[in-house]
Amino acid sequence: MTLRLHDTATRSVRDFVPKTPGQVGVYLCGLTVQSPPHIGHLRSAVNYDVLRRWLLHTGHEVTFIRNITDVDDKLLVKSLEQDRPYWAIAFANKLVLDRDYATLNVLPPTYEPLATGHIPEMHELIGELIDRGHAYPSAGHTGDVYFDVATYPDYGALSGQKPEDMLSAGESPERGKRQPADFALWKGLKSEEPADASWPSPWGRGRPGWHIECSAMARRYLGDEFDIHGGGLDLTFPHHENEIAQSRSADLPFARYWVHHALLNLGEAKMSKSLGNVIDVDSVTAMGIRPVELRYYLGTPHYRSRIDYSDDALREAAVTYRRIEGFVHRAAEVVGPGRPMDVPPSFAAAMNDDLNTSAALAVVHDTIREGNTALAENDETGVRGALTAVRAMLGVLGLDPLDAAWGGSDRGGDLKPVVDGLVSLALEQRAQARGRKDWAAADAVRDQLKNAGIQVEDTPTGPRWTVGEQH
RNA sequence: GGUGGAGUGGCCGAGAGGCGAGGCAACGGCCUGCAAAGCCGUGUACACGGGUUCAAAUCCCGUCUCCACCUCCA
Repeated sequence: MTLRLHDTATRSVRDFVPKTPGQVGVYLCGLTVQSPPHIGHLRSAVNYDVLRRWLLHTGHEVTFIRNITDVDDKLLVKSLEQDRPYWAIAFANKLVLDRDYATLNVLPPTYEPLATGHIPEMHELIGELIDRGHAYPSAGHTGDVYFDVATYPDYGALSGQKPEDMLSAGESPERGKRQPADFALWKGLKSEEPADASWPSPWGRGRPGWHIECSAMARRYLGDEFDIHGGGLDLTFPHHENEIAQSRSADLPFARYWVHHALLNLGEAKMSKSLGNVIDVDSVTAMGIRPVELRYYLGTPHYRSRIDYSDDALREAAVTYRRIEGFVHRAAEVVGPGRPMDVPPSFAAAMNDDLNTSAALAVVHDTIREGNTALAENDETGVRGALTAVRAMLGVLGLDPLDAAWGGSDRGGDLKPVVDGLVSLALEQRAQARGRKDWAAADAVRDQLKNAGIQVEDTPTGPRWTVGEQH
């Protein structure tokens, strides 16, 4: 049973065969850090984190490269608006992004290259393209270098576009392009732009075009040919199309599979910095949703399905996750955390089927039902089996409640030993009251604890308590 | 105008020719002193109109609505 993945280049689900057996190179287009991230960006991170964890679980070694674009037009505009260096804005946004990745338990990439750290690699690639006749310095004296789309016959193959059918690209001055579809590899410094956003080059001072960085950095860290290139659906054209054109024209085979995830919409339009319809991690947390619950919400639908964001759907996802979490905690209290190893075959089949996380979750719920039954019957073997299976599956999804990554987010976790001592005093009184069938006194204890934020429930192995409104 | 995709029960959300994924909510039952948690059960869902087929949510034709990309975008 092998992984099958949807490949945008062929518009079909294909068997995934890595270039080198057991080793997978992944290049994911990260963010342009022109603004703080919103939960749509985090969906992207979560989707590819699940892919990565599944590859790891199935015994692959994964080199995972996720870039940061830290210089671009919008950053320069903001720099002028705010009278603040573009790099300070970029770095501040990157810090928030780093925090959010960690908050959502996204594994750190093997490496996270910055565009501005790879100017020489870009120059090298641009030079090769000029030498091969695929790129040309602008006809004016702008310092721009363009890719000559006409020299790449397959242009449009990835996105299914025909250059002649596309709407003409805007009204911006062409600055010496041979044809409108040609795109900038290098942008000459303009007088109105901040001077600190430029680097020397064989074609004069300037800065990189958007697309060249990914071709150059993927080559540097993953080699001339690598396995998977990922990103949002909205990057298919022009970004990924242009990457292919550049790399192939330099005689690099480039990516073997193109994996694109669908976007997260808010109010009938994709969540976007430009539109301003943005929800970030902090606003979700302010709703009382924990990060792990947000991750569940973002990671449960299939990665190629659009998510129409709503507060209610997010809250419902949180409730569902609490059911999962409740089982894991109750089971672990009885049999210990166990050692998650194998995953049920039906779960594996779902994941291998183009990462069908929804179907995989159904297996998690089925297993939890069995585990809950075992718990009710004091069947420790059954509980242990269900728990380790559930934790293994949740681990693949990055959602294991016992993962240390979520440590601080468990309600009341830090004070648990202290509270446990206090609560057990009260529970002792309740037990005595129940012993003499003084239900009013027993319930009074329970109600007082509830008012203090502590839920008490009776189980076959005695009362247990939790902080918060669930479990 | 071109290209790709979507419309599934009160809600979320998989599936893609034939046994009702799963979850939330609701209702009934079991368990419980009562709860909570859990378990069992209850739904004639597939945008609309035609067609193909023994059988269609799934295939074909048409219609409507929506989204994305073609400009920066996860």
